[in-house]
Amino acid sequence: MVDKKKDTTTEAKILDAARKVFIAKGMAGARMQDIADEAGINKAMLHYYFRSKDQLFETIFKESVGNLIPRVKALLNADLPLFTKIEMFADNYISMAMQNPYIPMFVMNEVNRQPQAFIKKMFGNDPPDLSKLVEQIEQEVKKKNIVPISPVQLVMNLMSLCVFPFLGKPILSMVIGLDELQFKNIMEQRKKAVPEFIIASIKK
Amino acid sequence: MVDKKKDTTTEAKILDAARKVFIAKGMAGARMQDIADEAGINKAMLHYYFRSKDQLFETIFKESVGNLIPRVKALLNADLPLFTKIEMFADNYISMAMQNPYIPMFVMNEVNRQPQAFIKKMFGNDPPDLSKLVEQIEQEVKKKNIVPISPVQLVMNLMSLCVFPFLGKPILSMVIGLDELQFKNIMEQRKKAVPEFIIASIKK
DNA sequence: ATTTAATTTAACCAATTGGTTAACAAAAAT
DNA sequence: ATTTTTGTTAACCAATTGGTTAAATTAAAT
Repeated sequence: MVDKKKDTTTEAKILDAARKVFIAKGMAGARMQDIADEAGINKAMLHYYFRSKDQLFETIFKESVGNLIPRVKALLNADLPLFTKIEMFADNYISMAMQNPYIPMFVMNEVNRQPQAFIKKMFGNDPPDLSKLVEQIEQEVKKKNIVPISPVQLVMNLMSLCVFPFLGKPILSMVIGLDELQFKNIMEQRKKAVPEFIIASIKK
Repeated sequence: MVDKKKDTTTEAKILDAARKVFIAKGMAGARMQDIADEAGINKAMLHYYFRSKDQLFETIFKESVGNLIPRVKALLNADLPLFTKIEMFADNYISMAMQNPYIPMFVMNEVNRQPQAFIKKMFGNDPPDLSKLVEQIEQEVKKKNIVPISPVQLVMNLMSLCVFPFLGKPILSMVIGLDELQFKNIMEQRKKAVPEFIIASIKK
């Protein structure tokens, strides 16, 4: 253990607390005092380390999405077969979301709140480029490896099948009647089930 | 025209404004003053007609979901072929969401906020019962009309494919690059495309 | 016409919220 | 050792928020 104290730093405590509160309650619902309490420190420290609520929020937000973006971008333009990309996206995304099940809702929510600001914060200068993937899909259609399908619909389907279960978890758990463990198992299955489902639908 | 003035009633103006503001900003983000301004009336009227913010919110919330619930319940237990149910669900849900594209996010969001209270508000005494649909799916599997698939996964897939595009609209519009009209067209296509996609995947 | 009830308003209130400040303590640098 | 910087706190502040009230206006009932 090189540096055991690192994650009990005041700054780290603030970030942990802020992550928890912001993700649970969103930007508008979160209170600076809640975060301070959760971190077990004085509220003034929040402003000492991060100037304002906005800035603290932005830190958490970037952190939440920041991990995923580069991986998605890499995958999009990777030189891999279409089916492999589908399999990898599902596995990657679902694995990530299982570790942080509330991030998808948190992100989706804040993107909805201010779609403008989001683009900048998230992607900075270069937004993800789907053109290569789209072309790849069109190629597969042309080669008659898959049925004719609009690339947009296919991408939408893939994202839907991977992301929605985490957004709708409370509703799904309720309607279908799942406890925490069952949900986890279903999601574990889904890493394989989603690509299989998609491929079964489009493969010729 | 029996009663032309009905929708310019103060109460109606409040409801219209509240719907707009709550759906746009969520419970925590919405301000009573915003709603009053939007309705062009004095803030005190909000409390005169609806005792509190909570109560006004609940009115809007119930109204937002209330329309859908009975239709879903009816469909679940209807005496119709599985494929027909899938087709009808997709068409019904997507049509509804196209008319009120922000409701799905609004509802999902508030369900996440307090899943407990939601059940009561939403379903009252009798929550939706999936058992008939589940049995139906199992039957189709047994009869080898469809490939072996977990009913839970299938239901999750159907909901994902219908609901997610509206939750992720800003992200999708951004990533894929869609304007309002294109999005609308894609969703219109989807009423048929989703059932086709599912059925192609599971039909034997 | 006059009383009564329903609506609407402006002014006000207490509580909460994000944020600041000045004093104080602990480390680091000298 | 002592100055200086960094970290921390309690008290405070102005603005905002949901909510109230008493007076004024309008509509309904008598």
